Amino acid sequence: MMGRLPSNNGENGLKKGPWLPEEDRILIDYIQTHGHGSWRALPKLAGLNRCGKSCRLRWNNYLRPDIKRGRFSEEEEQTIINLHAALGNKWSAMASHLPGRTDNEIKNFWNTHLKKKLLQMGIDPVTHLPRTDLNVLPNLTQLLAAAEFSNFIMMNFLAGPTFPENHQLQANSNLPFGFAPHELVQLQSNFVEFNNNHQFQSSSSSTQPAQLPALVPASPECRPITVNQPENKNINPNDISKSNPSSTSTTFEAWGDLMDNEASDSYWRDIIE
DNA sequence: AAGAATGCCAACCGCGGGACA
DNA sequence: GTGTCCCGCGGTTGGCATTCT
Repeated sequence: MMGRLPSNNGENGLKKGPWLPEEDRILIDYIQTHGHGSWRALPKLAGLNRCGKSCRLRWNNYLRPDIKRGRFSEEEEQTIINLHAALGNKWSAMASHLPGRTDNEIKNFWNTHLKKKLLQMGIDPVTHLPRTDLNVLPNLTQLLAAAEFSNFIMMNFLAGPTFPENHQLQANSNLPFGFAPHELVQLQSNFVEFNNNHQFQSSSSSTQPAQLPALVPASPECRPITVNQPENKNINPNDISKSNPSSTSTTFEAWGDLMDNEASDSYWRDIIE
């Protein structure tokens, strides 16, 4: 699986496109002996017909000895989702919290897997909130299935924290949308987080029926507040599930309250800072 | 079996920001 | 204050692999 133009040379006669094993070897040898020093000067010193930028990219994304290749674990997957909720598209910042993973790798994984997965689960990958744009449900069958699924989640959520065990989720059970059991558990947890933050459930001592959250537009231009804007870096994604219910009555006000909450989890606070 | 569509990901491009003269 | 150099980041591209029809 190769990248770009196989034989397209740059305007300075510098080579572009996929790296040859021989070029890799030269770059590795040079950096192991001398360190990379100035990337701009490196190609000349190492005897490579590449620009410094290309060398840096190749080293950082592929040749570095500490790079962990292969599939992302479920734990890594979840970490990426949490980090994305907190940081947005700050791939390099995310990479610094995932040892052995590069920003490019995380970015690709997000764009090719996680984004779709969240969309499929009815979660907006930008806001990390439940989606409301029904354009994603092109037919009535899907709409009904979504409603049914939403109901399924809600009923099980209201059934309490023993939901997974009570329902004996198994790989071969008939689960809505074909979700794997762990995905349903994750979805339930997302609902719990969202609920805790927006008070659309009945309180623990109450028997009142649950209230649905205020709808949040999926398109960024319609959003007054998003969790991944740089100016909103004080949001702690774990706080969403930890914060006490506030007295706010709308989603936007609830977000406003979130902005004011002191980060309580040091790990996420570190990340956000 | 073959062509079309889609998925995947390495690598490139352009921009912004820090350091320095 | 301004210009230049360099680095790093995020977005995008494009070709091979895989799946679908």
